Amino acid sequence: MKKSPLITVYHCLCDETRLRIVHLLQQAPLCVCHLQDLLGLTQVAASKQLAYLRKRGVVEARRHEQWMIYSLPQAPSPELDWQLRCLQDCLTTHPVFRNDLRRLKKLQPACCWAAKAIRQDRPLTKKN
Amino acid sequence: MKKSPLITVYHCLCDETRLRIVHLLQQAPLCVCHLQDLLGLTQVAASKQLAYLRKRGVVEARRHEQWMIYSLPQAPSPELDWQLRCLQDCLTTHPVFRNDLRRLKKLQPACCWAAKAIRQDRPLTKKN
DNA sequence: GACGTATATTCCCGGTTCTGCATATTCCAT
DNA sequence: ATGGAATATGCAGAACCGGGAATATACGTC
Repeated sequence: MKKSPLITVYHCLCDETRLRIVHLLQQAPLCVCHLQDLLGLTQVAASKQLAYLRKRGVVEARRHEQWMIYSLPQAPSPELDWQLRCLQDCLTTHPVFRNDLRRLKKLQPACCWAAKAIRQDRPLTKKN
Repeated sequence: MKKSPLITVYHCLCDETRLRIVHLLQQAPLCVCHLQDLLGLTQVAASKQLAYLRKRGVVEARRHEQWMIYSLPQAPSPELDWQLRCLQDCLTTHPVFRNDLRRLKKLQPACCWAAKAIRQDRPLTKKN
């Protein structure tokens, strides 16, 4: 039996790791190793949570060379859209999420330059 | 380890039964047997989901004679408050929830007159 | 085609959650 | 105090979830 889309969204957001991922992706598209690094996750943990979110339409992924770049969907479902708006207001008061933001600002893209390029709105082509 | 209040709220809402309960309580305080009836739940299922929500501050209960009247908290946490606002906009489009509303309108309080009294803003005293 | 890096998938385990059944508790009327 | 209606709780099994280890796949470089 198919679940209501709203419930699916709630399932995605009811885990702290996933919530932090979504929150970070609200700022910028990021590759797996960035998320791994920012959130202190093992490779498996990061990959699995991303797969979970992806399967449910909360994030999208596209491959760029050897990196998978994750981002929020350009056309989110109405239910997701609502929640994303809520998050921006809710999460700013929680230390964990403020801290994630702070670390994101300082991020030196060691492994993959794509995220930085995207954050600066430069086209995603090689050699920056 | 203590969970973030937002995540607690998401946990409460990521189950269809609980979501329907919260949705109904947005309309009016209700006793257990009403919810049982409206949602087609067994007594145990209704009681347990309500206990779940109550423990996490999403609903409140007070006894009135032999009935437990459940309602949304007068002073919800900011996180819950946000979600309750969202729900009003999100749920109206889903058939399950529209249907619950329809049945609520028609509700004949067979077991307990309290909910009806409350819905009509009459004081909760005996003999109506 | 061999290798290294980045990522995904599979299998397994411990912990949590959900459900049903039986039982307990609370309140009210007699 | 006894019985009935409404509700809660304890327990046991099923289902689900998240994490780790090992393995597989995809891409780029040489």
